[in-house]
Amino acid sequence: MPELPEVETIVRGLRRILIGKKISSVRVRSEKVLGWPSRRFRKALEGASIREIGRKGKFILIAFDRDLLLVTHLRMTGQFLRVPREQAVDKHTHVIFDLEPGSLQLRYRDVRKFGRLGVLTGEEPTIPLLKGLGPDALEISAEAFFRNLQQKKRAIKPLLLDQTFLSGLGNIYVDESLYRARIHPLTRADALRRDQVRELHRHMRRILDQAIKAKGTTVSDYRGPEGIVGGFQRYLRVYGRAGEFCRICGSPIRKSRVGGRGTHTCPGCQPLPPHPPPPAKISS
DNA sequence: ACTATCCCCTGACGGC
DNA sequence: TGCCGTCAGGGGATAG
Repeated sequence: MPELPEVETIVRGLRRILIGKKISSVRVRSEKVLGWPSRRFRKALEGASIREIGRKGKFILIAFDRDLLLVTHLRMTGQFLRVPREQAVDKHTHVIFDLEPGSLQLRYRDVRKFGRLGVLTGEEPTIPLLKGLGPDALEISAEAFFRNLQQKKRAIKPLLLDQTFLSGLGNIYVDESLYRARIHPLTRADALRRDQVRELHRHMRRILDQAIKAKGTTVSDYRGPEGIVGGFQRYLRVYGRAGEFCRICGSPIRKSRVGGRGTHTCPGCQPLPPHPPPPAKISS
Protein backbone atom coordinates (compact mmCIF):
# COMPACT_ATOMS: atom_id res chain seq x y z
CA MET A 1 0.00 0.00 0.00
CA PRO A 2 2.21 2.75 1.11
CA GLU A 3 4.83 4.11 -1.24
CA LEU A 4 7.03 7.14 -0.66
CA PRO A 5 4.26 9.78 -0.55
CA GLU A 6 2.09 7.72 1.79
CA VAL A 7 5.04 6.93 4.05
CA GLU A 8 6.04 10.61 4.10
CA THR A 9 2.46 11.55 4.98
CA ILE A 10 2.42 8.99 7.76
CA VAL A 11 5.73 10.28 9.10
CA ARG A 12 4.40 13.84 9.22
CA GLY A 13 1.26 12.67 10.98
CA LEU A 14 3.26 10.65 13.47
CA ARG A 15 5.34 13.71 14.29
CA ARG A 16 2.22 15.63 15.25
CA ILE A 17 1.02 12.76 17.38
CA LEU A 18 4.18 11.46 18.98
CA ILE A 19 6.79 14.16 19.41
CA GLY A 20 7.27 14.92 23.08
CA LYS A 21 5.29 11.87 24.16
CA LYS A 22 6.34 8.85 26.12
CA ILE A 23 5.31 5.23 25.61
CA SER A 24 3.81 4.26 28.93
CA SER A 25 2.96 0.72 27.97
CA VAL A 26 2.97 -1.63 25.01
CA ARG A 27 0.56 -4.44 24.28
CA VAL A 28 1.42 -7.01 21.63
CA ARG A 29 -1.54 -8.96 20.31
CA SER A 30 0.30 -10.71 17.50
CA GLU A 31 3.98 -11.53 17.80
CA LYS A 32 4.18 -12.20 14.11
CA VAL A 33 4.54 -8.55 13.20
CA LEU A 34 7.56 -8.17 15.48
CA GLY A 35 9.79 -10.88 14.15
CA TRP A 36 10.99 -11.80 17.64
CA PRO A 37 9.50 -12.44 21.07
CA SER A 38 7.61 -9.46 22.39
CA ARG A 39 9.37 -9.31 25.77
CA ARG A 40 12.42 -7.52 24.53
CA PHE A 41 10.33 -5.24 22.34
CA ARG A 42 8.12 -4.17 25.23
CA LYS A 43 10.98 -3.87 27.66
CA ALA A 44 12.89 -1.62 25.31
CA LEU A 45 10.02 0.72 24.53
CA GLU A 46 8.08 1.05 27.75
CA GLY A 47 9.06 4.30 29.37
CA ALA A 48 10.93 5.57 26.30
CA SER A 49 10.31 9.08 24.94
CA ILE A 50 10.01 9.93 21.28
CA ARG A 51 12.68 12.28 19.98
CA GLU A 52 12.24 12.37 16.24
CA ILE A 53 10.63 10.60 13.33
CA GLY A 54 11.78 10.15 9.77
CA ARG A 55 11.83 7.74 6.87
CA LYS A 56 14.33 6.01 4.68
CA GLY A 57 12.74 4.84 1.45
CA LYS A 58 9.56 3.17 2.64
CA PHE A 59 10.91 2.47 6.12
CA ILE A 60 9.62 4.55 9.03
CA LEU A 61 12.17 5.32 11.74
CA ILE A 62 11.12 6.50 15.17
CA ALA A 63 14.00 7.61 17.37
CA PHE A 64 13.64 7.47 21.14
CA ASP A 65 15.87 8.51 23.95
CA ARG A 66 18.18 5.74 25.24
CA ASP A 67 19.63 5.31 21.74
CA LEU A 68 16.60 3.37 20.72
CA LEU A 69 15.22 3.16 17.22
CA LEU A 70 11.89 1.69 16.17
CA VAL A 71 12.09 0.56 12.56
CA THR A 72 8.90 -0.22 10.68
CA HIS A 73 7.93 -1.30 7.22
CA LEU A 74 4.21 -1.25 6.47
CA ARG A 75 4.42 -3.43 3.37
CA MET A 76 0.94 -3.74 1.84
CA THR A 77 -1.62 -3.04 4.52
CA GLY A 78 0.15 -1.79 7.64
CA GLN A 79 -1.32 1.28 9.35
CA PHE A 80 -0.48 3.44 12.31
CA LEU A 81 -3.61 4.91 13.83
CA ARG A 82 -4.11 7.45 16.56
CA VAL A 83 -7.16 6.47 18.58
CA PRO A 84 -8.77 7.29 21.91
CA ARG A 85 -7.93 4.71 24.55
CA GLU A 86 -11.55 3.69 24.97
CA GLN A 87 -12.09 2.84 21.31
CA ALA A 88 -12.79 -0.83 20.63
CA VAL A 89 -9.81 -2.83 19.33
CA ASP A 90 -10.51 -4.54 16.04
CA LYS A 91 -9.14 -7.95 15.08
CA HIS A 92 -6.44 -6.57 12.79
CA THR A 93 -4.79 -4.44 15.44
CA HIS A 94 -1.56 -6.15 16.48
CA VAL A 95 0.35 -3.70 18.65
CA ILE A 96 -1.00 -0.99 20.96
CA PHE A 97 1.15 1.80 22.39
CA ASP A 98 -0.22 3.85 25.28
CA LEU A 99 0.94 7.44 25.07
CA GLU A 100 1.69 9.82 27.89
CA PRO A 101 0.67 12.49 28.65
CA GLY A 102 -2.91 12.25 27.42
CA SER A 103 -5.34 9.46 26.78
CA LEU A 104 -4.44 8.50 23.25
CA GLN A 105 -3.08 5.30 21.84
CA LEU A 106 -1.04 4.62 18.76
CA ARG A 107 -2.15 1.34 17.24
CA TYR A 108 -0.46 -0.77 14.61
CA ARG A 109 -3.06 -2.40 12.39
CA ASP A 110 -2.30 -4.70 9.48
CA VAL A 111 -4.89 -6.84 7.72
CA ARG A 112 -2.40 -9.00 5.86
CA LYS A 113 0.33 -9.00 8.51
CA PHE A 114 3.10 -8.45 5.97
CA GLY A 115 4.46 -5.41 7.79
CA ARG A 116 7.13 -5.58 10.51
CA LEU A 117 8.13 -3.62 13.59
CA GLY A 118 11.51 -3.95 15.24
CA VAL A 119 13.71 -2.12 17.71
CA LEU A 120 17.40 -1.38 17.32
CA THR A 121 19.71 -0.09 20.00
CA GLY A 122 22.44 2.41 19.31
CA GLU A 123 25.35 0.03 19.32
CA GLU A 124 23.80 -2.36 16.86
CA PRO A 125 24.92 -1.76 13.32
CA THR A 126 22.10 -0.49 11.18
CA ILE A 127 20.47 -3.49 9.66
CA PRO A 128 21.78 -4.50 6.24
CA LEU A 129 18.29 -4.01 4.90
CA LEU A 130 18.54 -0.28 5.56
CA LYS A 131 22.13 0.01 4.44
CA GLY A 132 21.34 -1.71 1.17
CA LEU A 133 18.73 0.84 0.20
CA GLY A 134 19.37 2.79 -2.94
CA PRO A 135 19.17 6.60 -3.08
CA ASP A 136 15.81 8.13 -2.25
CA ALA A 137 13.62 8.88 -5.23
CA LEU A 138 13.21 12.47 -4.04
CA GLU A 139 16.90 13.03 -3.47
CA ILE A 140 18.71 11.58 -6.43
CA SER A 141 19.89 14.09 -9.03
CA ALA A 142 18.99 13.75 -12.69
CA GLU A 143 22.65 13.22 -13.53
CA ALA A 144 23.22 10.46 -11.00
CA PHE A 145 19.96 8.87 -12.06
CA PHE A 146 21.14 8.80 -15.67
CA ARG A 147 24.56 7.42 -14.74
CA ASN A 148 23.02 4.65 -12.66
CA LEU A 149 20.53 3.72 -15.34
CA GLN A 150 23.29 3.52 -17.94
CA GLN A 151 24.86 0.69 -15.99
CA LYS A 152 21.77 -1.48 -15.99
CA LYS A 153 20.44 -3.75 -18.66
CA ARG A 154 17.22 -4.64 -16.91
CA ALA A 155 13.83 -3.42 -17.96
CA ILE A 156 13.13 -0.01 -16.48
CA LYS A 157 10.04 -0.91 -14.48
CA PRO A 158 11.40 -3.75 -12.34
CA LEU A 159 14.51 -1.65 -11.86
CA LEU A 160 12.55 1.32 -10.51
CA LEU A 161 10.74 -1.03 -8.16
CA ASP A 162 14.04 -2.46 -6.89
CA GLN A 163 14.63 -0.67 -3.59
CA THR A 164 18.36 -1.36 -3.72
CA PHE A 165 18.52 0.67 -6.92
CA LEU A 166 16.16 3.49 -5.97
CA SER A 167 14.11 3.69 -2.81
CA GLY A 168 10.57 4.90 -2.36
CA LEU A 169 8.73 4.05 -5.54
CA GLY A 170 6.09 1.32 -5.70
CA ASN A 171 3.80 0.03 -8.38
CA ILE A 172 1.45 3.00 -8.61
CA TYR A 173 4.05 5.75 -8.91
CA VAL A 174 6.25 3.74 -11.27
CA ASP A 175 3.36 3.25 -13.69
CA GLU A 176 2.38 6.90 -13.42
CA SER A 177 5.93 8.20 -13.85
CA LEU A 178 6.66 6.02 -16.89
CA TYR A 179 3.39 7.05 -18.51
CA ARG A 180 4.06 10.75 -18.02
CA ALA A 181 7.56 10.32 -19.38
CA ARG A 182 6.16 8.29 -22.30
CA ILE A 183 8.46 5.37 -21.60
CA HIS A 184 7.40 1.76 -21.97
CA PRO A 185 7.99 -0.30 -18.80
CA LEU A 186 9.96 -2.94 -20.72
CA THR A 187 12.50 -0.48 -22.12
CA ARG A 188 16.05 -1.46 -21.22
CA ALA A 189 17.42 1.00 -18.70
CA ASP A 190 20.66 1.53 -20.61
CA ALA A 191 18.72 2.20 -23.80
CA LEU A 192 17.16 5.34 -22.37
CA ARG A 193 18.52 8.54 -23.84
CA ARG A 194 19.66 11.35 -21.61
CA ASP A 195 16.64 13.46 -22.49
CA GLN A 196 14.28 10.60 -21.71
CA VAL A 197 15.89 10.09 -18.33
CA ARG A 198 15.65 13.80 -17.63
CA GLU A 199 11.92 13.66 -18.41
CA LEU A 200 11.45 10.59 -16.26
CA HIS A 201 13.31 12.23 -13.39
CA ARG A 202 11.28 15.41 -13.70
CA HIS A 203 7.91 13.63 -13.82
CA MET A 204 8.83 11.28 -11.01
CA ARG A 205 9.72 14.20 -8.76
CA ARG A 206 6.64 16.14 -9.72
CA ILE A 207 4.30 13.23 -9.15
CA LEU A 208 5.86 12.43 -5.78
CA ASP A 209 5.70 16.06 -4.69
CA GLN A 210 2.08 16.40 -5.79
CA ALA A 211 1.16 13.13 -4.13
CA ILE A 212 2.72 14.27 -0.86
CA LYS A 213 0.75 17.52 -1.09
CA ALA A 214 -2.40 15.46 -1.65
CA LYS A 215 -1.46 13.30 1.37
CA GLY A 216 -1.00 10.17 -0.67
CA THR A 217 -3.11 7.90 -2.82
CA THR A 218 -5.97 5.89 -1.37
CA VAL A 219 -6.87 3.03 -3.66
CA SER A 220 -8.61 0.94 -1.07
CA ASP A 221 -7.41 0.94 2.48
CA TYR A 222 -4.62 3.46 2.92
CA ARG A 223 -5.23 5.90 5.78
CA GLY A 224 -2.96 8.41 7.42
CA PRO A 225 -2.40 8.04 11.16
CA GLU A 226 -5.12 10.59 11.84
CA GLY A 227 -7.52 8.57 9.76
CA ILE A 228 -7.50 10.73 6.68
CA VAL A 229 -7.56 9.29 3.18
CA GLY A 230 -5.26 10.52 0.45
CA GLY A 231 -6.35 12.60 -2.52
CA PHE A 232 -3.88 11.74 -5.25
CA GLN A 233 -6.08 9.02 -6.78
CA ARG A 234 -7.84 11.87 -8.59
CA TYR A 235 -4.66 12.53 -10.53
CA LEU A 236 -3.85 8.97 -11.57
CA ARG A 237 -3.68 8.69 -15.34
CA VAL A 238 -3.09 4.98 -15.90
CA TYR A 239 -3.04 3.08 -12.60
CA GLY A 240 -6.43 1.42 -12.08
CA ARG A 241 -7.76 2.87 -15.33
CA ALA A 242 -7.55 -0.16 -17.65
CA GLY A 243 -10.07 0.19 -20.44
CA GLU A 244 -10.53 3.91 -19.92
CA PHE A 245 -9.15 6.30 -22.48
CA CYS A 246 -5.82 8.06 -22.39
CA ARG A 247 -6.34 11.76 -21.81
CA ILE A 248 -3.63 12.61 -24.26
CA CYS A 249 -4.15 10.33 -27.25
CA GLY A 250 -7.45 8.62 -26.57
CA SER A 251 -6.13 5.05 -26.72
CA PRO A 252 -7.62 2.62 -24.23
CA ILE A 253 -5.34 2.08 -21.25
CA ARG A 254 -3.97 -1.43 -21.23
CA LYS A 255 -3.21 -3.66 -18.31
CA SER A 256 -0.48 -6.26 -18.60
CA ARG A 257 2.04 -8.00 -16.39
CA VAL A 258 5.66 -6.91 -16.11
CA GLY A 259 8.00 -8.55 -13.66
CA GLY A 260 5.04 -10.18 -12.04
CA ARG A 261 3.30 -6.91 -11.28
CA GLY A 262 0.12 -5.51 -12.75
CA THR A 263 1.24 -2.83 -15.19
CA HIS A 264 -0.75 -0.02 -16.75
CA THR A 265 0.28 1.65 -19.98
CA CYS A 266 -1.06 3.71 -22.81
CA PRO A 267 -0.20 1.89 -26.04
CA GLY A 268 -0.31 5.18 -27.92
CA CYS A 269 1.95 7.20 -25.65
CA GLN A 270 4.25 4.37 -24.56
CA PRO A 271 5.13 2.34 -27.66
CA LEU A 272 7.06 -0.87 -27.18
CA PRO A 273 10.79 -0.22 -27.32
CA PRO A 274 12.48 -1.03 -30.64
CA HIS A 275 14.63 -3.74 -29.08
CA PRO A 276 12.05 -4.99 -26.67
CA PRO A 277 13.06 -6.14 -23.26
CA PRO A 278 16.32 -7.44 -21.93
CA PRO A 279 17.62 -10.92 -22.74
CA ALA A 280 14.64 -13.23 -22.62
CA LYS A 281 16.22 -16.30 -21.05
CA ILE A 282 17.60 -19.58 -22.27
CA SER A 283 15.41 -20.04 -25.30
CA SER A 284 17.94 -21.34 -27.80
C1' DA B 1 23.16 -10.34 -12.98
C1' DC B 2 18.80 -11.36 -13.80
C1' DT B 3 14.24 -13.66 -14.21
C1' DA B 4 10.40 -16.34 -12.65
C1' DT B 5 7.76 -18.34 -9.11
C1' DC B 6 6.20 -19.12 -4.73
C1' DC B 7 5.16 -17.47 -0.21
C1' DC B 8 3.63 -14.51 3.65
C1' DC B 9 -2.01 -13.21 4.79
C1' DT B 10 -6.76 -11.52 4.36
C1' DG B 11 -10.42 -9.57 1.84
C1' DA B 12 -12.86 -8.03 -2.29
C1' DC B 13 -14.80 -9.11 -6.55
C1' DG B 14 -16.35 -11.60 -10.74
C1' DG B 15 -18.16 -15.80 -12.83
C1' DC B 16 -20.99 -19.76 -12.41
C1' DT C 1 -26.10 -17.74 -1.38
C1' DG C 2 -22.06 -20.31 -1.94
C1' DC C 3 -17.79 -21.81 -4.01
C1' DC C 4 -13.71 -20.96 -6.64
C1' DG C 5 -10.21 -18.48 -8.86
C1' DT C 6 -7.82 -14.14 -9.29
C1' DC C 7 -5.93 -10.09 -7.70
C1' DA C 8 -4.03 -6.44 -4.43
C1' DG C 9 -0.11 -0.65 -3.19
C1' DG C 10 5.69 -5.05 -0.90
C1' DG C 11 9.42 -7.78 -0.71
C1' DG C 12 12.18 -12.08 0.80
C1' DA C 13 13.72 -16.84 -0.49
C1' DT C 14 14.94 -19.93 -3.91
C1' DA C 15 15.80 -22.23 -8.26
C1' DG C 16 17.25 -21.71 -12.91
